[in-house]
Amino acid sequence: MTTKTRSQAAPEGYDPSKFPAFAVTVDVVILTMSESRLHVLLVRRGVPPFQGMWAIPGGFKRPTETLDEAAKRELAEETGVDSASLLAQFGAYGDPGRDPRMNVVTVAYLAVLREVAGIVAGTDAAAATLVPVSAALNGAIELAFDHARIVRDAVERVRIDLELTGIATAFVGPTFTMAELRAVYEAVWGVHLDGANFRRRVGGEDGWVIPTGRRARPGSTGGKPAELFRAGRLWKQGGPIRYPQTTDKGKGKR
Amino acid sequence: MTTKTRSQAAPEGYDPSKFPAFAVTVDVVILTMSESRLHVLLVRRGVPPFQGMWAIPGGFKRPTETLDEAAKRELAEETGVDSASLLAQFGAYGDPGRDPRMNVVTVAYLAVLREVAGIVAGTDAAAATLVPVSAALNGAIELAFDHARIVRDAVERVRIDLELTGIATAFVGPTFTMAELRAVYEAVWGVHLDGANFRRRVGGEDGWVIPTGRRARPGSTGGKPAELFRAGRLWKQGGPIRYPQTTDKGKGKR
DNA sequence: CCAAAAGTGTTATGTCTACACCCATGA
DNA sequence: TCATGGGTGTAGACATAACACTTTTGG
Repeated sequence: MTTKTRSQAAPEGYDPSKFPAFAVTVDVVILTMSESRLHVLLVRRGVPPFQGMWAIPGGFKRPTETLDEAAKRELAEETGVDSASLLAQFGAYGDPGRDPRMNVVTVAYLAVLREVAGIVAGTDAAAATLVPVSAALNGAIELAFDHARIVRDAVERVRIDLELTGIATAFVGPTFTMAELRAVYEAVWGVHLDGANFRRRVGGEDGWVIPTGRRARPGSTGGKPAELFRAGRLWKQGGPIRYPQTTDKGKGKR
Repeated sequence: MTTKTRSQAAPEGYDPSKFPAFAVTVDVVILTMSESRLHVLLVRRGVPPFQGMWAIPGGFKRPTETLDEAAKRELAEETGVDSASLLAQFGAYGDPGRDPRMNVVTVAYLAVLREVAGIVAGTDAAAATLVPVSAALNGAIELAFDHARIVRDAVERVRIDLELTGIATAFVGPTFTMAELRAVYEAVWGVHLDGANFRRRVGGEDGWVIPTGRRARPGSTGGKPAELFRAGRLWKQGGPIRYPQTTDKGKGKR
């Protein structure tokens, strides 16, 4: 209304060197399964502000790299992992004052890892740890900056993507059993899924997962050896597993 | 691997004033229905670079405002509309060289408007126009910067959100007929939906839409007057309308 | 042999699709 | 009264959830 015809271009007489300067950082929420629970990797801050507090790893974007490249670089620097099972941008955060030092806009990425062993070892052991997301979300562990919100948004994204994409296979190994895959859904959603029906859905002829012909060896408590599968066609929308509805009979369609 | 224990914090001896400086802009993809087709609002650039080309509206983020506030401000400046039916962030773009002048990271927003009349009038008429998204996507209209990709991503986002959220009601007026709402799905998805089944799904007792008791008057060609509804409970995931599957009988579950 | 875990079968119930049919209006 | 679009009914096909049952292992 006030200054029309602005567009992205500058008004007449504009000097390109006069724009509000921001630092742009790329922060990565690194999630993995551990002990049947969803965990997030945190690093301890060694310098002010928020010195000594836990934070998600991240760093400044370089002018010569893309955002995706910056995320990949940060992930490698923090975990020693060259490539995550999944690395996807999910939001940007730019509230004034979110960093007391300067104007910072952060582009947030979600990384999903399957190998938990040796991840933390890739960094200074005292400076990195894997904590259950529940601890980070309920305030048991206080996070620096607005990282609590960023982690919350990342987990919410995972919850949604479990139903819509093949993201679940990013949490398990290159080959996996039905029980392992099902455990991802059950841990993130906090529900119980019927094993028989789960198998039928993802194991249908459509190829959501592909049998390898091999079998896992049973645990020490016995039991039939489970079939091993590998990830099949990655669905991009409308996967086979749906979040369970209110199973309160009759009413309540969805 | 190389510089461990970096975290978002700087290494020892870091000077907060020494970070790569970026300009941060907020660009808005403004979508609306017009003549039963999805349209996007474009502005003509008055200055280099890309002078004379069409672009999506946007501008620099100010250090004192949030990203959401910046998007709202840009929308108001370009359209004169105080508040869109929907305004949501959907991505960040920071490839090197995407702006030849300087290092720019753009946070992209999707805006959905229902009132098409007077929108373009709110700006300099010669500098703003409403074009079918098909024209912007197939290259018939060449866009400045990487705006073609941004528009493509925005439209893809709408396609997905139609199935998952109540975004469809953002395209229609405060009250609307079933046919109007259905037309949004049909235009964006490029499919035909059965009117009877559509009505049953969104009109169920669950209250996706709420009858107002009033009726629209029929067009000049006659026909039974349609009921008028208003938006009910906004579903955030798993709405009543699903993208039609391959209806080729039997096989092909999803 | 028994317990445990994987995998298969079965069935009542719910949901969806397609299409026939009725309703209210303009000309 | 006819054409046009809105709105309702319904039957067969399909999908789902729950759980009983079989298989294969360790101890």
